[in-house]
Amino acid sequence: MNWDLTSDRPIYAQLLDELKRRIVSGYYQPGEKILPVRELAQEAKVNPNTMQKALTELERQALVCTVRTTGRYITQDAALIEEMKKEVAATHVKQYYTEMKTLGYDKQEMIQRILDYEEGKE
Amino acid sequence: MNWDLTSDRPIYAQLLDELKRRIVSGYYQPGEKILPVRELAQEAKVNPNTMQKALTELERQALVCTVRTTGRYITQDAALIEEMKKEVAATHVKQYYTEMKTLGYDKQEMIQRILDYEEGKE
DNA sequence: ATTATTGTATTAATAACGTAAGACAAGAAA
DNA sequence: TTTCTTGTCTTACGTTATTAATACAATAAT
Repeated sequence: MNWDLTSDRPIYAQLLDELKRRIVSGYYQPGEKILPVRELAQEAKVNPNTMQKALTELERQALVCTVRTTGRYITQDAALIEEMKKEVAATHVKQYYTEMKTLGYDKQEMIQRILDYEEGKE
Repeated sequence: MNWDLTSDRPIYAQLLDELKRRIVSGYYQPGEKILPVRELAQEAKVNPNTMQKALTELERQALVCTVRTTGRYITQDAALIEEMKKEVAATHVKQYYTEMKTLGYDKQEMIQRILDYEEGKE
């Protein structure tokens, strides 16, 4: 699994997004123990403090919980995960729709573009 | 027309995107003279230097050209604008497709979401 | 009891971003 | 010619993001 920190947004924000993506996509399972901060940081090639910042925010959103000295675990609240997944998806839909609309495309064209899209072919 | 600088990306990058959006969407017409840097900056409520940075990059991409002491103009190269528009659209399509695919949705669901989407209703 | 592991906090240094204020250059306008 | 407008450049300052290097706290493992 790749971290891909290539956007011009703050790194901790990108880490947060990637972590959330892994949770709502099911790559991390509910209740699963995740790697220690230091190892996650090493994996993503960032400073532990930066990874920590992302994890702190993720915990604030209740998507992970921390057991002091034992480690961190993905929440077992499947409903919360599902809710978050819908929220993330809705964000992408809105963004796609809005941007394309601004460019002057209608729904039919937005859909056609997706039908025509082929992975890897760029 | 609104500038909406609310993302966590660098401001000059958001300005660049908005300017490009205005060009490829036709809000700015080919050959049209645009406002002086200082006024654009005032309009967007940013420092002139920041707006300047965005415009410099926009010029590097040949989407505007500068006539010293006279002002800046949108390029008259309609083909270039069209090309850029396609590029921007393609970026959005790819992003939407990739993110949704990661979440586990297939094309049919990606499309359904768009059909179900209603502007303003959030 | 001691050691190792894990999360957390602190301090410092650096770089990028953004703002502020103003100076400069060159052509347009009067 | 003089003044105004426009783009460009410079210097300074403050904030935030990021890294770096440690130190501390708590508990699991030995």
